[in-house]
Amino acid sequence: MGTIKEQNHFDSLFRKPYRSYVEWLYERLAATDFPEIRMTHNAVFRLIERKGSRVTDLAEHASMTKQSMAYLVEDLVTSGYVMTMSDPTDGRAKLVVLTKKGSNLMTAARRLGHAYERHIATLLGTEKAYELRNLLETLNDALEHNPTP
Amino acid sequence: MGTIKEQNHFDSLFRKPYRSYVEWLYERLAATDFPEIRMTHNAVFRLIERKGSRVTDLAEHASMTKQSMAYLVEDLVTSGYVMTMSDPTDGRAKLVVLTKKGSNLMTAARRLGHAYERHIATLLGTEKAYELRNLLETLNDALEHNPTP
DNA sequence: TCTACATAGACAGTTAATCTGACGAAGTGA
DNA sequence: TCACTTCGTCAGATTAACTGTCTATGTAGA
Repeated sequence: MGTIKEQNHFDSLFRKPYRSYVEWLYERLAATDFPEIRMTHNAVFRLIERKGSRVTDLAEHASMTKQSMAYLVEDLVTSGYVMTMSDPTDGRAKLVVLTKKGSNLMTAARRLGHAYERHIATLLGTEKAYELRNLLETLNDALEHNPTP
Repeated sequence: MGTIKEQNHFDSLFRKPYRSYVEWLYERLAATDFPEIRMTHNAVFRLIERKGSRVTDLAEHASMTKQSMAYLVEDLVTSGYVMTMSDPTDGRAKLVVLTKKGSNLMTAARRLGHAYERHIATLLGTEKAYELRNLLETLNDALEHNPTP
């Protein structure tokens, strides 16, 4: 099922595997050691830099307001996945950095990602799974560098 | 960018094209003749049957509560995309059916879907675009019939 | 054919995840 | 140093979901 009914259109083709993966992932994370993590938190984990990131930058890259991002970050501070420190190079800014617990989450998520990829390889065969990955990489790259029609 | 940072993992691979398409589509629909349509309405259009659908069935297939689905349907009734009629075969039930305006939307969305697919073919080449579609169809089919790990 | 249970949808209230607008504190460039 | 910009916060609104409860209707078994 995809975006506005039309059997097997590009929308449905992309929607399904994306949903399937994401739902599986968060179910697993919750079942393991990270019950507080919700899908929206992903906007932070997806974008946070190793050296720390500013709320404003995270918001910009996630295409959301800094208020919304600040709310997500605060939530993660409360549950102990990230902490904030003032940016030594700019008195107005705060840096959001991962805690140990946050790193553990990232590691777990990475492992689950690998597991899912192996699952796909099982379903399609190694050869085709590899092809699929390649095509998607090429597509994403092209989408990034070309304007939509 | 993907789900929990990890460059080029399956999550990011699926997330990007899905987001890219969906955002483009709704921007286009709004810019054309359907300004009231929001992404959430998709749950209705994606699932509604030609002969009409019950709220309960729509809710079930969309994995949401019937209250939430009823709210979406009501919204679309107000803006004139669907109408409800009582189900002749069950006095408790209502059938949600598309209006002319709703059909027009579906047609427009289908056209935009084709346009996007052509765009992808331009970016990847016809050959690779075809391959990609095939692999995704195979994958979706496999995901539907196999349990996640 | 009554009675017990199940189902369809509605009503009321709540929570989560956004948004907009206004603001103070801090940096920056002429 | 003064005008402008940028970083993050506060307050409030909106959207999209949720849970719980209720009525009307349908259905199957004693």
